Amino acid sequence: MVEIERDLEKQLLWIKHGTAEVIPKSELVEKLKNSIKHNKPLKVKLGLDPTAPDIHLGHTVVLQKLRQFQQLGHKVIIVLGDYTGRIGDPTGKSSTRKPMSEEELLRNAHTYKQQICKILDENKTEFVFNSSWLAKLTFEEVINLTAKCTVARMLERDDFSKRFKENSPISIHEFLYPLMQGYDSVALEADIEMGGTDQKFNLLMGRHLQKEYGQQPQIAIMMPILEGLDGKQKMSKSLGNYIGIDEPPNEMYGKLMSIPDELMIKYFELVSDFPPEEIAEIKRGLEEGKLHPRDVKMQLAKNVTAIYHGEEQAEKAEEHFKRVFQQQELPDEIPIFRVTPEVMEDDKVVLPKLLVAAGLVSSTSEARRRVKQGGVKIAGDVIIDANLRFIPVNESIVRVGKRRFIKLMV
RNA sequence: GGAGGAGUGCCCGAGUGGCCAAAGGGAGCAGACUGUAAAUCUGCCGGCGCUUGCCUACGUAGGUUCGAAUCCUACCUCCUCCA
Repeated sequence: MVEIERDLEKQLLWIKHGTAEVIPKSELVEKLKNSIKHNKPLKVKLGLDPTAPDIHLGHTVVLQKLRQFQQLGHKVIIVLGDYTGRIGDPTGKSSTRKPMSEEELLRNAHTYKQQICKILDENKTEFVFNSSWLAKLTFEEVINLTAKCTVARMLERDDFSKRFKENSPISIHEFLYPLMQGYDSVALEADIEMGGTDQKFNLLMGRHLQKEYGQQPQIAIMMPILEGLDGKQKMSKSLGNYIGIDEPPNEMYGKLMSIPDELMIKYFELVSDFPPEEIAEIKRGLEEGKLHPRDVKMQLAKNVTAIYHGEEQAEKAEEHFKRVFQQQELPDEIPIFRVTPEVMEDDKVVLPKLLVAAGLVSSTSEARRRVKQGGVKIAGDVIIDANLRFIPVNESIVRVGKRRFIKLMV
């Protein structure tokens, strides 16, 4: 049984919190009023590209907001863009992608579902493929669709206009992407579409098309874009600056500790589950110098890690971090490497070979470099000789840099 | 159909006959410092051997040359303009 939160003001407060933009606010109020009046949940849509089923913290910003919608009694629909995925959201580099196999698609969808349900309530979330309506469109219907938007309008989109001015290529099929995404909203009769601020154009296209098809236009709700570990570019898998929600606790905690200090508050706001008042307090504390940035960041790291791995694991990750990085001691669990004949010569282990074989470095050249830089230790001693041959001692620890260890077994 | 332009290392981007494994930036890695895997500074940053050496690499395939990322030919891919 659906239970919509009856208090309009409360709903508004929750919904608006943390958003970058809501377009238009007035219609949101109307929709909410209606929904309360008829006890009818709003359909909140989010589109995802099914090619990379690896959810990272950047995605969770929007997902958290969706969870709030669920808690308010609304309905969340996740659109897996198997069809839009063939185009890829235009960036200027993509060309048409090969359609994914059924099998691959289902596998990705499954992974997605699993990951998304770490945040959303599985029972209240509907998953759909947009091929289920897009694939059925006849060419005539596609023509009709394209007739509903002018080129001038399309060129308003940031990256299109930029590319157009720069004389860089824009393929016709790229124009189809916003139209397809917008048509998803038509097909679903979405009330609200969520996205990052970079989705503004696409979300507004949804509104436009819904009007064209005689529907109530959806509300576009945009969340801020979360910067990745480098602190500059948006978090994305292809840039390698992401924190995946499936990553092991130690990894997650450590990565969170490596975000630039300036980004901490934003992370608190967008990916932690600290309440707004507390975040405000932390912010003040930092500004006044009462709080130590490191301690604050540790709080953040622990909190976020706990969301995905539970308190206990988060606690452990923190212990691990303190021990390994603050006290420069050894972690409690070190992968074991069994000494094999291929890393040996004359009964001695050849260091570069060992490092490569154990996966601590990617080539012998790199192994030599690390040694020259003083980054390699055996049993706590810095190694100077890049070609070191040594008789392996059972359980001795080989370390490269701060983060990579193995325990030797003879 | 015609004219012109582009293709460089993980990414961006300089380089138009030797001093180029290729400037600079970003990312990454190591070290120092610290308050953390922040910031800052220094170094490294194709592979193999390691003191000078070899191999692979500047869209692809050939060619000119003592010597080519750089010149020529063909091809591929892409872009712009004109029609």
